Amino acid sequence: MLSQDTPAPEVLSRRDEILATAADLFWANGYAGTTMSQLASSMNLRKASLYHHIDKKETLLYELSLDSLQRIEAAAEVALGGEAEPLEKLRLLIEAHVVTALSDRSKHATMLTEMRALTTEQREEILRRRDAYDSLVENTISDAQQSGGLRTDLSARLLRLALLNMLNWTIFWFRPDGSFSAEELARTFASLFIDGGSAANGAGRPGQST
Amino acid sequence: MLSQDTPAPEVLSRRDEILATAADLFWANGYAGTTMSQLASSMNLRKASLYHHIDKKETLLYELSLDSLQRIEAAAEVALGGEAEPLEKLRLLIEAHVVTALSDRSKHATMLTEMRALTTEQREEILRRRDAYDSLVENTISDAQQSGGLRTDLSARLLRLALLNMLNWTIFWFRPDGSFSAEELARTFASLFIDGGSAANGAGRPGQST
DNA sequence: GTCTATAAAGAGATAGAC
DNA sequence: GTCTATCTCTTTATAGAC
Repeated sequence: MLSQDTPAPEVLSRRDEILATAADLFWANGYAGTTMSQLASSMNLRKASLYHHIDKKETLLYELSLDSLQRIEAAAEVALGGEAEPLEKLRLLIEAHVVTALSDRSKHATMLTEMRALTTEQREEILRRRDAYDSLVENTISDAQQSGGLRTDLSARLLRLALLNMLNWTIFWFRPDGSFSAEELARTFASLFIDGGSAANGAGRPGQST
Repeated sequence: MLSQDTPAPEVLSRRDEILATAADLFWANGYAGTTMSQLASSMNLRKASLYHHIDKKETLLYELSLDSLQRIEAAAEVALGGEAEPLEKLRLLIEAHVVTALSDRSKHATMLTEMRALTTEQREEILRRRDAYDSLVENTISDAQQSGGLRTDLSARLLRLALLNMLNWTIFWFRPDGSFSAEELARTFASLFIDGGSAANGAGRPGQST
């Protein structure tokens, strides 16, 4: 029930196809390092044809960033919508975050790392939504602290930063055909963030069901 | 003894000044998003003057990447050179990594994120050294597992990936004048990686001396 | 909706004076 | 070691035919 796979490719509009291809190129070569010619050629088009679908290169970056934010916001809403205990909610949120981000890798990574290339207005809108998402994570952590599930000697803010650090850098090395599945990584990160790496915290480590 | 501050700025050669300025611009705007004109103007030069010091733009990226790798390799050597227990060595390595990376932020971040812009030969050399560094971290983790300090239900490789995830993403939000010092973050990450975030692993959490 | 052709600007890099 | 001037190539984007 965590799996948010990409929508069936057949349903993609031409514009969505362009956004997806742009995301792949931007993530591989950087926004400024990708040319409209490369994008056109990746879609078997001439570059002038792209301008029938979008007005400027910047628009591509802005819209694919919005796409990825909307996807992860929706996934977080589902994860937090249930009846679970605070610490279990955090676990569900971590898993939703990792699985969603990695199933939408190029867009998500580009959104996270290429904000500098947006116009001021675009960047402000993206930042506003990113901040809202960060607050969601931080509040979930805060709830888990108040319920006695998480340590309170570190602020919710610092715990949120450390957690998202661990989750987000995965985009730099994750490969869908690699040694670890997104679900496996999600469970590992949740366990490490909560239980830590020490052998003292549970020896053989029977695990938490999942 | 962990502090590896930047060398006194007065000692920088013109070439090193250019590398440092290039690193700041590359990290702010991306490698492809930075022009030689911008770099020249940041140094109060005309762009032709830069070519007296370097042959090509690519060289800047390669050399600043090497600089940052050499710095962090040296810091790791110092951290691991002592007599400490395996788990304590890991703690020292984590602190050296974070403090060194954050004191050399633009170069380190550019090295980590702009490898794609290097030529094949340059990229292979940088990758070789990054892999060697990763092995150093992984072996330190492995030693701590064998000494009974770290859990063994996760592979040393997976633990290394999760740890470096948590440490490396810090470059995206760290501000030298922000709420947290590099040393504070280093200690926090070490504690979180080893002890975890759970309130169950030590309640009030007296802390581990540092 | 895609094409050919082209405009206008800016890129990396070099020549040669001082 | 820095400058002015310039070459050559590529960039984003538009015009207008099909």
